Amino acid sequence: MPKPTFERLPPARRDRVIDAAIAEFAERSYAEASLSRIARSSKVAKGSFYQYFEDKLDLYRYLLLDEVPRRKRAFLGPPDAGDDFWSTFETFVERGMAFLVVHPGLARLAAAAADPTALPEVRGLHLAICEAGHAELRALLERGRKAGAIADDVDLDVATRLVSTVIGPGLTDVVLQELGADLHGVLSSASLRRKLDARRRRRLAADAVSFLKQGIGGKPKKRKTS
Amino acid sequence: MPKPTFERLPPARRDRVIDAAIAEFAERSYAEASLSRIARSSKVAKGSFYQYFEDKLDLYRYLLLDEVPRRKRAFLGPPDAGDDFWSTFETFVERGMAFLVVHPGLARLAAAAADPTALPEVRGLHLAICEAGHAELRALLERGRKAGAIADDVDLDVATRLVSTVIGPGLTDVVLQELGADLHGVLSSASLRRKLDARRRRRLAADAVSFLKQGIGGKPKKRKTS
Amino acid sequence: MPKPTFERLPPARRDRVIDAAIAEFAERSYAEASLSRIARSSKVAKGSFYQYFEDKLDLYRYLLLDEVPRRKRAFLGPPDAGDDFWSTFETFVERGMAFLVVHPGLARLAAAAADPTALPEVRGLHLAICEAGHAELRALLERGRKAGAIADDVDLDVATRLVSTVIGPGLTDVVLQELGADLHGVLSSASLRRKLDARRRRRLAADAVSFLKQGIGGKPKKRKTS
Amino acid sequence: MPKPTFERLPPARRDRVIDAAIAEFAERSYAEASLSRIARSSKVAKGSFYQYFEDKLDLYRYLLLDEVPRRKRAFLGPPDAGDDFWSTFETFVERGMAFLVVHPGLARLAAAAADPTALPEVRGLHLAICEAGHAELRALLERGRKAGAIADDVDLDVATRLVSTVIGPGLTDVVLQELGADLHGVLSSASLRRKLDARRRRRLAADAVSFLKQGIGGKPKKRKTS
DNA sequence: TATGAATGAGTTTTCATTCAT
DNA sequence: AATGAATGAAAACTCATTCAT
Repeated sequence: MPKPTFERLPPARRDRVIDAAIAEFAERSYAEASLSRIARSSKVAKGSFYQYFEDKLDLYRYLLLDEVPRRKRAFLGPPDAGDDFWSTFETFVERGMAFLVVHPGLARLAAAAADPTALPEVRGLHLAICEAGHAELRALLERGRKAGAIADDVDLDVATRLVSTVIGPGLTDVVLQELGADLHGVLSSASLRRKLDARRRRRLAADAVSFLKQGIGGKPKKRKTS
Repeated sequence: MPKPTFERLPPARRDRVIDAAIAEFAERSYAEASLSRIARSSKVAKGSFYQYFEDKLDLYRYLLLDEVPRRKRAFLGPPDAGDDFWSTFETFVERGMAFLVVHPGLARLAAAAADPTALPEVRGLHLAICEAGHAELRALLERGRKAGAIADDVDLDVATRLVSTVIGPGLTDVVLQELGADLHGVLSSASLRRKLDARRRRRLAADAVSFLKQGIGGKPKKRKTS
Repeated sequence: MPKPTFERLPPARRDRVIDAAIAEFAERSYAEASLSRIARSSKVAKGSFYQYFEDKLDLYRYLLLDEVPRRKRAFLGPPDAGDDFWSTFETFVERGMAFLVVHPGLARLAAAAADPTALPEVRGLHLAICEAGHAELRALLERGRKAGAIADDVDLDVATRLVSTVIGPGLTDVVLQELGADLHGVLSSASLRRKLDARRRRRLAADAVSFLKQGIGGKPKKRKTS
Repeated sequence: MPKPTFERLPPARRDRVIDAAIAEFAERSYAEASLSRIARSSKVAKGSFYQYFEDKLDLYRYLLLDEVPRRKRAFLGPPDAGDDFWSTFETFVERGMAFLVVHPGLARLAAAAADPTALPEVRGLHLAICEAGHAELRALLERGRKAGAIADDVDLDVATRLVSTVIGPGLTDVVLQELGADLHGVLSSASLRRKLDARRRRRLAADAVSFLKQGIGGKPKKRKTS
């Protein structure tokens, strides 16, 4: 993890470094990202990075395991502990979307964890992150199951992974498609933030929750009775 | 796209090139993949690649837009046109998983299209592929809607994307988790093919379809009555 | 060892590379020597070196194990097989000095093998070379022993090493001292070659052989008798 | 040479710096040695070095010209002034070996002076040291000559240099070979010190002295008589 | 048409030295 | 006087692409 030097850095400089690094790693895969470019864009000497971090991987690890989760937690605030599972869940989903809109770079960085063609060292990092995410979601679903909000015959292991992709890559996909946007560049502009405003996000979250809760199957009973 | 020289190539040579390229791009992201390595493993002079393709991107584009779809179509055969939508769909999903097991390299290559941190040129390619996949799935769902298998109040645009991630990355995730495997290396071994045999695949496909059809919501009615 | 590409190189280019490399490694220790500098001075692109050699160590190994011995053998010609051990040995020593004068760069490179502060990988190379040199010298001394030219009570293992340093670093030291020169730079100039001409070399070789043969001890017998 | 600041340093701090520097320069050539590493291991700020010494070379020069000789003198004590030259000399040689065993770091540092591929600035230093060593040895040999212990027809200039390499690198070589050791690391361990104990050292010194005194030549007399 | 050597811009990383605190 | 962060030049090495044969 970062060397002590990094912790002692004046916040302004520290932020310049981190922001530049996030921007770079958000835009390019680990292997493609370039420390030289980060140095250039953050106006910090190349050598300085090695006063702060062991090496490129150390910086990446720091972002993925420390900085991104910290910022995400800061953004999300304490988890909503409402008594109705599905509405709690809906809020959870909506907050995720909000994070995507406000911090597209961080979201992109986190999403990179799904890349199946990463270098082995990096792949290990990614898997660890995914597992952590799944564990959190699984705990949530277990509470849902206890509250009777989730059917008894559902395999929670399978469900966790499917739900995870629905509210992660799936919803992101829906959003980007709606905005006609790419996660890259454009999305960060303020104008787009307006498009995916709170109202729209709530609507989408409701759709997603409905999708997860009832599925998309029609009602054959009615047809049969008719 | 490929230069005429490539089309005129003796099939044996052509295949050597393509197979090596698929293996390389399956294992490493576009930027990390190395033409030198492909040349070495296919025993084709590096210079020759530039007689066949414009450049690295041209080769990648050819694989993604032509070769992979062709091989996938060849594997899947003509679409099953059964009269029951959900069982047709289940077969569709099972075939997808079978493809993953038999051709992990191709599957990995196709999955790379989801990587949000690719180079811009590559990103364009990926988006095009995703759109094509979505269009196909949407057509399928529309047939389902007409057959009354999909509820009327479901937004098909949203559903297409969510269903797509469920049966794509979602199911892959479940499978890999079950196999305790990484998309890399291990999966290609024959022993693992046995683990995810037809019976297991049908079971998982059924689970996924049930997830999509009915969701995971509990039955509050019963509770109310109790 | 060198890649096939290197063997196939036009001799002119090959020589430019080798000569520049010898010059660089003669002047600086392995760690200080710079491929960039060799590339610059040989007017060969940096990348080309990696078409010829695996890496820096591979080049160094090639020089030390192949090129230097080859050139030394070419210079020395077939070993003199005279019937008198000490005169054979004297010729052997004189030829060594001649090599030093004519190819100071190569001699310097070979001498570097004695550096005790080298990197571990390099150190292994050096030790191997030293052992080879010692083995050769030991064989020579064994012949001397059989011919009765070497006293029976001398430990050949110890003697080999002491003789080796005498005719190696020792004589070199004498020569340089006489010339008031450094192995670096100056020595390669033609004017200096004249100073250490054949006559002078024979004289020094004779001195060294006498040193080894009889030692420097005075004649106490005479004293005792007086 | 060191700045006044260094002289005024509390001895404890001074020693920490010197010891760390000796350890570093003993292990790596001048160019490979790293001030950063010395700073780290001596727990002295990097910047402080520049309050004590002009630069890296200044520190190295100080070690080589001041510290190492001082410590060597301290170890060796006053020169043995026995009346028999060769036994005095034997003691001298034995003490040298003892120094090697007890202070391998210092010995290594001193030995580095023989490296012919050092940087020019450093090379100058080395030559100066060698000259000093030679002068000392020459004075010793001159006393031997006066005492009749050294043959009259021996050229003392040549002899000094040859004797110097025999009792320096030559003996070191024999010792290391016997111990199966490298000057690096292993030699410093206490177990090895036991191997080259006083008895063994005296034996080796006697061998070396015999080598120098009588040479290795056989007895032609016998042949003549036969 | 096939080849494979040549290229050089780019990468990560190290280190002596400076300088503000 | 002591600190340790900042710097940038230089290192080894990679790779897509070009081009002469």
